[in-house]
Formats: sequence, C-alpha cells, structure tokens
Amino acid sequence: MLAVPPLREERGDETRRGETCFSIAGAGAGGGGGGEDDVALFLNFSDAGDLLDSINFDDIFAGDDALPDLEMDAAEVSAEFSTGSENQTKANPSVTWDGGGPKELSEAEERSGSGSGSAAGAGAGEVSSSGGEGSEKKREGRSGGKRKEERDRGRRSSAAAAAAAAAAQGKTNPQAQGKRKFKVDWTPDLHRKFVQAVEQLGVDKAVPSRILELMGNDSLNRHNIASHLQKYRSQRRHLLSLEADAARWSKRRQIYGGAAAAGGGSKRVMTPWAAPAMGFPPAPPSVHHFRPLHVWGHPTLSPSLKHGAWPLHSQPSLVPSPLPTWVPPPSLEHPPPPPPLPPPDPSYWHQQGFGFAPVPGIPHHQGAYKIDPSISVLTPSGQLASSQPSFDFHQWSESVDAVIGEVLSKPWQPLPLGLKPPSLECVLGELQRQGIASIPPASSP
DNA sequence: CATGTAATAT
DNA sequence: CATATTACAT
Repeated sequence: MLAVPPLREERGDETRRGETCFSIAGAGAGGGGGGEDDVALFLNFSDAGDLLDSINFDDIFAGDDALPDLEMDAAEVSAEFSTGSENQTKANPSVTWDGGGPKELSEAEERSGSGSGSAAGAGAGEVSSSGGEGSEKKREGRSGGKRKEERDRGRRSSAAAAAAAAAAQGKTNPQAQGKRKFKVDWTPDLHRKFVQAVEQLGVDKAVPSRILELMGNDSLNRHNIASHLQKYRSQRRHLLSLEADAARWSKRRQIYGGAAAAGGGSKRVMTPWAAPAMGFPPAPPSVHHFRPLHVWGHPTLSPSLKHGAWPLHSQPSLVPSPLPTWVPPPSLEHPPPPPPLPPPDPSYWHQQGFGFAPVPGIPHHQGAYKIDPSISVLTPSGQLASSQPSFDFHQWSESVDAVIGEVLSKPWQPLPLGLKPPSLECVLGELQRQGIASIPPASSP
C-alpha cells in the first residue's frame, strides 16, 4: 500500500509504441498446467552459445528445487531418439504390441468417420473405467492437483484377457486396422512427422485430431497423439524458458559483466534483483482480491526452436549467438532504439493451455500465476514472479517503488522472441489499480 | 464430446 | 523409461 500518485489512468495509452498490456484475465485459472516449470534455472549460461546442446533434460525435468547441475553430459542427452541409426525412414510407426498387457481397450471407434467398428469382439474389452462415477466432482482447488486420492476405482487390473484377443489379431501388421493397444514407438522419423504436422497446423491449433489427420498415419489414434503432444509441449516450454533465461543471462553479462566477465571472474554480475531472491511468499495471508493481472512473455517460439527435431540432439543451438538483445528499460537510463520486435500477439495469451501455472506456495485459486519461468507475472498478492527473482511486494514493501524500478530495469528482455518489455505503464498501472503501489516520479531507481 | 494437464501405472 | 491411462477440468 503506497501512495498512488499520478499515472495516466486512461487505458488508451496502453499501447505505446505498439506495446500492449496483455491481460490474462480469467485465463489464469484455466491453464492449470505447466506445473513443471518451477525449475530453478540457475544454469550456468556463461556461454549461451552452445547452451542448448548441452542441456540435460533429465535434469530439467527432474525439476525439483535442487539446482540442476549442468553436467553437460552430451552423451546422456542424446540417449533416446537416436536419429542416426538405421531404423529411419520407416513410414509406419513401429508400434509394438503390448500383447500381454493387462489392460486392453478397444480403440476402434477412434477413427472418427470411418466407423471401423472393428470392435475386437473380445468380450472382456471394456475396461473402460468408471463404473459409475459417484459424481462427486470435487470442485476445489482445481488445477491439476486435486486428485481424489485413491479414487478407489477398483483398478480393474485385469481386463487383461482382452489383450490376448488383440494379440491374436496383431501378429502380422498391426496397423492394418485392428489396432488395439500397442505402444507407439516414436521414432525420430515418426516424431518428425508429428512435429511437421504440428507446425503445419500452428502450434496453437495443433490438436490431436488434426495432427492425426495430417500425419495420416493410420496406426495412431488420438490418444497416442495427445500423449505425445503433451510431452512435446512440455519440452517446448522448457526450451522456451531456457532460451529466455539464457537470453537474460546473456544480456546481463552484456550489461554488467561486460568485457570483464569474459575471463570467468565474473564480477558480481549479480546486481539488483538477484539479491534477496526470497523464495515465494510465506503464503500470502489473505489474498482476497485477486484478479488476474498482466503478464508478459513471449508470444512465440523463436525460430531456433521451431525446427522439427525435437529430440534434442539434433537440435541446433537454441540460443542464437547474436542474441537479439533488447536493451534497457524504456524509461530508464538510455532510451535505446526500440528494437524491431515482432508484434506481440495478444491472442496468444488467450490460448488455452499455455502453461499458466500456479506459483508454488500459493494456492492456485488464490490467483497467483506464473507462466514459464521466463515469463513474469504480477500476482494478485503483488508478487512479481518470474523464474528467478521473485519480488514480493509485501515484503519488500518499503520499496515497492524501488522494486518496480528494478524490475523494469532488469535485463528482462533479451528474449529473442518478439517479446516486448514490460511497459512501465503496464506494471504501474496494475499496481496502482490494485492500490499496491505508487508511481515512482519519473526517475525512481 | 474433444481437449489439456497432472498423476500414476506399466 | 517412454508411453499409456486415468481422473478431472474446460
């Protein structure tokens, strides 16, 4: 709570220089996902250049608090999806029959129109869950986590029988059509097709069914795709965040480290905001008023990420050497020529599923959100969350203004992604609107 | 109903 | 371990 001096209230101004305050409005709650983004990305980005080549995704996904130890174990990285091999070019996915598999489901109907009602017959089949769904939807905290403990659903662990049936038919050529429960082997090739389809559709419009169409692969069903897609997106998000982080770091080096940093004896490149990186709020006492705030982030993948080969190894350096750096804060210090940032696409933020994630520590429904680590969000509680630094306005309170100043001055942006810098108006506007902050008189920090 | 996500099973 | 499956939410 601070005095809230002047600030142009008129929203009309929001678009200065093409900038726009994106409002995620309700979106927040919806996203629900993206939970794994909380990895602390303290990677050693000293050399953004080949960073990506050395990312060990296992670490990344491990995503616990422990800082990923950048082991740079190239070998490991390329563990799966080894493209080099021979198996390539197989048009058909190598689906492997999960013959004995206990669970068996008839997927027949998947094929939309084609009503290939094959119906494995196999009486047993229907493992289809849910006996009768008690309909006890628990409406609570939402966000993926609720999970009704052991949903006592009597694990129909058996159903197995059916499997046999499937197997029987399987033998020869699974894809024929009687595909049942095989496991898709996402070969690099298959994956490429997948990616191609996804990109063709547009990352955001790529939905299982359509992807499926485009891939034309008849041995896959929607679920296979969905599953893969899920993973794919997940990966993507990580890449995005890494890229952003790398960029940020790179930027900082550029700014603070300068030539000095080169040698390795990086001066305390750690300047402002990295300081008391207090974790997340000690649990916002009572965030009653929460409304969605504004977020900033990158609307799209940088080209370097777009290529199809997701399996890391083949991935070109993620961070383009010449990082399109965006320099300083608009109103602070030097007014750098606004780089030709690709126009942000507002709609982006409204897309569903882009990982708005609950900020660890803050019950989702309380309205705290964050997006990929690289993106920052002003939470209802006044916390400005981003991958690393996290400012809690309550705690830093005295200096909200200062905080804001720092926030705005930090190298936030070198996002090679057409991300635009948070505009002062956006930040302050929101703070003001919520009565949390005041406007630093033109030259606060 | 299709989709997305997290958790969990295999 | 990569996928599949499930539960739930949208």
